Amino acid sequence: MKFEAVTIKDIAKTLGLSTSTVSRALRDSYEISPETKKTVLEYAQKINYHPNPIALSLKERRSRSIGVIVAEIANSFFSQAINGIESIAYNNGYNVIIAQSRESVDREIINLNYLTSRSIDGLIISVSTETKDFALLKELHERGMPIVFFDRIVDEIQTHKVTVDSYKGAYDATTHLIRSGHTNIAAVANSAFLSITKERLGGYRAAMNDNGITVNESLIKYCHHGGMILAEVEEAVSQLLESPQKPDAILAISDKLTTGCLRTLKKKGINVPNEMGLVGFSNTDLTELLDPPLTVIKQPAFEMGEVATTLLLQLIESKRPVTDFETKTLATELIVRGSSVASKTKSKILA
Amino acid sequence: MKFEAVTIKDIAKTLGLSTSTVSRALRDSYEISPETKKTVLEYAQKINYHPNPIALSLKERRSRSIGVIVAEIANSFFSQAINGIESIAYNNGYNVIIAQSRESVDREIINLNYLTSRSIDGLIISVSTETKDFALLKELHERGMPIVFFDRIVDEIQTHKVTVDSYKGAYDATTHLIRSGHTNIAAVANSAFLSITKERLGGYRAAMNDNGITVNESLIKYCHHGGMILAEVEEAVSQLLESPQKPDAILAISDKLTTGCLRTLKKKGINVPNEMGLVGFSNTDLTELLDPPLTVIKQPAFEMGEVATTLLLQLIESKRPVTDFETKTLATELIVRGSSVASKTKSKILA
DNA sequence: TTTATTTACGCAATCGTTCCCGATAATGAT
DNA sequence: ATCATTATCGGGAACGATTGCGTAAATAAA
Repeated sequence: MKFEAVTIKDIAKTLGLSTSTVSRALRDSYEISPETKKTVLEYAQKINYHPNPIALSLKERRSRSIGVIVAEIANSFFSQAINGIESIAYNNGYNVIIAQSRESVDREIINLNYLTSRSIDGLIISVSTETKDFALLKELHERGMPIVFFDRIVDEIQTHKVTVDSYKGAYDATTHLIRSGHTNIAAVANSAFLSITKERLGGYRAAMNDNGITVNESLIKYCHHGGMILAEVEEAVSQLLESPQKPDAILAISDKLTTGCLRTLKKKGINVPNEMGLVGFSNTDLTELLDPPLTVIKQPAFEMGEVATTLLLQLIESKRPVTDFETKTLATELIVRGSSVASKTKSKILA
Repeated sequence: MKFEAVTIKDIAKTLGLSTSTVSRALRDSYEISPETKKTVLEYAQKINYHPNPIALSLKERRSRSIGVIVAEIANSFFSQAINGIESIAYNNGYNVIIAQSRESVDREIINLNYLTSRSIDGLIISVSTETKDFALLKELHERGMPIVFFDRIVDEIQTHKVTVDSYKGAYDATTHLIRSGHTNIAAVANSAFLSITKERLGGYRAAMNDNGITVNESLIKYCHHGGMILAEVEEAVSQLLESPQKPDAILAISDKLTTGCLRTLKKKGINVPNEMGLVGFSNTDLTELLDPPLTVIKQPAFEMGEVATTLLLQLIESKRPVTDFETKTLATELIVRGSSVASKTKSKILA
């Protein structure tokens, strides 16, 4: 069963005109008489004519669709970012093809090949936490594919990038934990080669140092799958709990890791925040309903999506090759709730 | 800046062949000599040739893409369903274009027009909670667009449908609330004309009746925007709390409403479950981490997406018009946690 | 040797649209 | 009345790929 659409030929035939004339009439060309235009327009309206986007794509050699690759859409940060992406894309007549890497390099490569073979005009990507080899992306970029990175950025590729001030976000969160009476603070991060991992751990380290606390490297745990596998987070938390320098607080560095840590701590019967403080990057709108309500560093995900798309469309629609790239850095927001402040110190802190 | 792809012409030119020969060689036609095939295949491989999907779409009059309309992707139920949809679609060489209605009819219509003008081969849709006029969908369907409904179904349109046993889900949940000692149970629902609203309220009513409890219609609240606007849920809960027959439990009928009710109750300082029991349909994986852990009716969202897509591809790829439609009904799962059982009755229930 | 049959390829139409050229007729200028 | 100009429209190629049909050369059958 198929959906038969009306074409410019149908209009031409019934109106006794050529397809060229109809095409021109529809595009309001000056070479067509007002009467003809009127006839064509009215008839087109009547039979509900819409230009075939596929034929246009073939002619114009552009698909008017952009590809988006994120870890997973069932993740508040990414779904909010996608909302931002779609809002800008749709308003500009582009559609969005979303693919999920699920934090796997293999799937990322499959998606990359799939999207490019589907002839997208551009790509917005937050690389998977497993990715350390950017050869394919680099090749695509060199062959002229417009790319904008967001969230997880690739330094080696020169193009527009959208990120948050991860350093400051982590710095502020760590500082908050210290001021809340924690001194032995652990960090649970994504894989070490991810841009945001470096920056966030940088902020964490700086905050520790600025407060005269020596960073204990054994309290920094890396989750190679970004928390997609819960066992990985459980393992990291277990190691922390069994450590001779058992921490009194954890800084979790991404959405999935934050809830993963909370889940694990609750499972193990550890009281948060009294036995273990917890602060994490998260965009879930349920954080305040959690037990305990989570102190989070929230990212302007929707806005990041908007900015990334605006930049991508600039790249796509630019006549000449763009050489002047920008890296937009947006601000994070620290939202203090119960998970970071032990009850005994609460009054003191809130005072 | 654009991404120049290599075409069949490039191969033909450098190899001194015609495009037809190259095309046939690539498709392993019997009329091409083994040597020519080898030459062509090797060269195509070398210069990384990929057939232009847009040209193919134009030729075959199919885009190999399907449209999906849901309320919002930042909703666990829908994002899980989309994962199911994508898994099947991608494996069959289709890509997925996702659009969000945000529970608004207007946006739904815009998306519908957008997707059809982008020449999708088929549509998977869960209608918005506001939608009561199905004229556009009906027209599309009559014009031959393959459509599969999931979750929120349209009875008046004859096609494949995928849903859960909402009646039983609500029946079981209500029964559970009654067995947990609640007698005055309210329901917070989507708009009344939605299929799932009818079924779920049907299950709720039946469970009440079967337990000898008369349903108090004033304790059934409808949220026209499906909880997209929190104020709407707050209003509903407020009315319930101020009601002369103030309920001792609430059954929330969809994801957004469930968390909306919890949010409102906590905001008002109502203890859940001791002052007010709460059970709701929800697919969030954070429900067990909430305060209190939520008792939920969980839907097999991923599987629903898979089934819906399988059915849609059948419709799309069927040679002759399909007249034999199925409605697949999957089972829900009741997961009992703390929000439904008051502490005083807990020991009795769990015994 | 002549005719019939394969083998292996090219030509051209097609999908829906745009756009460069022409071409015709009507108008204006001389 | 003749030529130049404008207004209005049609023909046909192009975008990239597929495919029915035609055809040359090579082989097999007579």
